[in-house]
Amino acid sequence: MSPPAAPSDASPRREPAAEADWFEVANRLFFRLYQCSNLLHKNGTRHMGDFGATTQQWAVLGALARPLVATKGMSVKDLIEFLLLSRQNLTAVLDRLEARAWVERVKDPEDGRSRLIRLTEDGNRTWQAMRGPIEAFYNQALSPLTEAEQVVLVQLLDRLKGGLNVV
Amino acid sequence: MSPPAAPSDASPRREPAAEADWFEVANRLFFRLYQCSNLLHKNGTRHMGDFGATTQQWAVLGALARPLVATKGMSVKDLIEFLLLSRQNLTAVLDRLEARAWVERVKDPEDGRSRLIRLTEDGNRTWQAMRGPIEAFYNQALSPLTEAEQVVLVQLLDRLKGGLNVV
DNA sequence: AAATATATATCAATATATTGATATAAGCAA
DNA sequence: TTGCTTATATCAATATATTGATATATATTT
Repeated sequence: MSPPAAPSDASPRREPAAEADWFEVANRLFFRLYQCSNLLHKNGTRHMGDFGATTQQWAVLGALARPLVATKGMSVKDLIEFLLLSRQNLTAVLDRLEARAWVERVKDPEDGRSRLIRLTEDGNRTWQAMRGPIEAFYNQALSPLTEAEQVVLVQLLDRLKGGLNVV
Repeated sequence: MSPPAAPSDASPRREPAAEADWFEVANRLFFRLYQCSNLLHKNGTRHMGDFGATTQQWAVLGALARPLVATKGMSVKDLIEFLLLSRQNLTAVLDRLEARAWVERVKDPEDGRSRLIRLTEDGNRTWQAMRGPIEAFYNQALSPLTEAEQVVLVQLLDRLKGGLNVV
């Protein structure tokens, strides 16, 4: 009666034994993601010790420092979609970054409702200085993976993000 | 003067161009991890809506529900090493779980200093009831990946965890 | 027995994170 | 112009998350 399941069906049919095996794999996958996330924030923030910056602040600065963004800035709306966190949360992070004079909020000349978040000169200097510790952190964290494996991991995380991002 | 770099050296030598390429890959990898983590907590907690449980509470219940743990329980120390979060944070999560009567703290008969955290009957019933929504969440999130790719992703995350977990 | 180490807990400060409700200003459309 | 939508901000409640300092009880070692 029901149509055959497509390969990307959200609930594929499996034999009971295969279902149990699959669940073990899925459960382990998300638990590893949970553990990696805990370690990323804990040890990433530790590596930023000299700057007193957190991984979230690092993520915002990194988003704003991208070549196509640095001069124009980014709206709060776009930052939310890029970083995937709530507006109220991002506002608080931006408040702290603004208090340290690393970012500034300027009116968008093309839309009076919108405000563009931009790196200040000081923020850009700080971001450049952070690159060294960030690279050291990346090198240490990725040391168990070959460069080819790193590329595969990026691709798989990309697809996982797509599956997680269903609203 | 310096010894040749081993393959797993934390700071491998690279040509400048390769270094820049590698940094782009590494940067994207950790940003995808950051995004997946944000989505895991946001949408995972949403899927637990009927229970009012968060992903952290889900992680604790899942750790305590494992076959070899369910009868004996787990010490706070072991839970910390398993979940990779701070003692003060875990204490607060356990307080909330205990207030809902999903877990209990019992004295360890083998070590008077230690207290074993155990699922209550109610906690176990809740965990079993959560399995359905969790499986639905896993199915949706993993729908862009084949089962073979899921296995590869687990292995790569495992290794990444090892690199991140250097103290 | 005394000193040391371990296991847990607690208190405080700070920074994320979510949802929900409300407010304000500006763009746009009927 | 009136009304609808969009973009941002703010306030509140709750739950994570970290570090650091302190306290208590038990175990182990000297």
